[in-house]
Amino acid sequence: MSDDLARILTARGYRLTAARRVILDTLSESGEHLTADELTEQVRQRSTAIGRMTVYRTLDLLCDLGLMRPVYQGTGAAHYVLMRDGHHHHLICTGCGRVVEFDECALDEAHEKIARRFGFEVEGHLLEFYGVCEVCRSKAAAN
Amino acid sequence: MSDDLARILTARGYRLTAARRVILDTLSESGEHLTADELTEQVRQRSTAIGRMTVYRTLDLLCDLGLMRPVYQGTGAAHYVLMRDGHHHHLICTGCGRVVEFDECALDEAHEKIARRFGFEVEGHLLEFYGVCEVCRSKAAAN
DNA sequence: TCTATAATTGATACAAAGTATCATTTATAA
DNA sequence: TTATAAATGATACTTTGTATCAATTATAGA
Repeated sequence: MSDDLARILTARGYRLTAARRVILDTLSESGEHLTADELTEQVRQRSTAIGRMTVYRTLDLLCDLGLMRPVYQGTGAAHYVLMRDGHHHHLICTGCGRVVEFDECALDEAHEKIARRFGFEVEGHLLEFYGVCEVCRSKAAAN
Repeated sequence: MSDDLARILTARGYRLTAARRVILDTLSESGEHLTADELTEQVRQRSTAIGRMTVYRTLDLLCDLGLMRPVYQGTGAAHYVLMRDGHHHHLICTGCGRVVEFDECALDEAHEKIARRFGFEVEGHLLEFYGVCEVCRSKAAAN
């Protein structure tokens, strides 16, 4: 998984440094939706000497390359999600904040239409559904 | 436009204060995608004495009510978008950062499917396409 | 393999964004 | 008109993100 990311980096002329390797590994192994500082913490459990700046910069780079994307999840900090194959989809419970990812999406024709209409070359997308999960709904009903 | 928002606030038991009125007006009249501090600045051109905290709190409230949503747009600050009818769709140029909004979307069946599958009661969604706009593409081609 | 070079790093310091608190003010219901 | 709880805004603070720069390191080419 992280090998894929690594390969893209080198293919695009970026260097595969020790720090980046650790960061990519951590990203692909840990659950997603981490903030930059949460990721820094996890990265440091593997390799103490990696600086916060490097994590921030690596995330920026991955975003520039379209491989990740920052999203909001309530708090002030950006949470980063992987854009596998260029897209990412999730459900967010507006009650408890739980995030559920899902894969399938039916946006291929929309892709095309939008691309043609606005002259964009579309590379990916993020789709977020907001709603109330089962648990939160039954809690609300109980009140 | 801002009347709609105001009506929802009062209907849900929130008070329609002078500060909120100004903030709602500013939000609906100005272009969207403002950060909290940008909005504060604009609000203060209409009514000097409104505090930054009030703007932050009002945005939080509107997000809680599902009327707005913070999104990222490159910089560190959250940009807030209105969720008209519960959804919002835009294209972001990864070259120049330009944002184009569009209305139509074909997610009604997806809505249903997801709702059933995960037990969510879906209330809205955000759809972001990423790509390269015409201008940036021709620039890239020229190099 | 070794070396030159430019990319990358991490420490530091800083700026910007967001949050907590609390006395004061104000919209609303009765 | 008044009592009351909601909302405000000033202040101080924490967290998140950015700029800078000397030191380090991955890579291409000898």
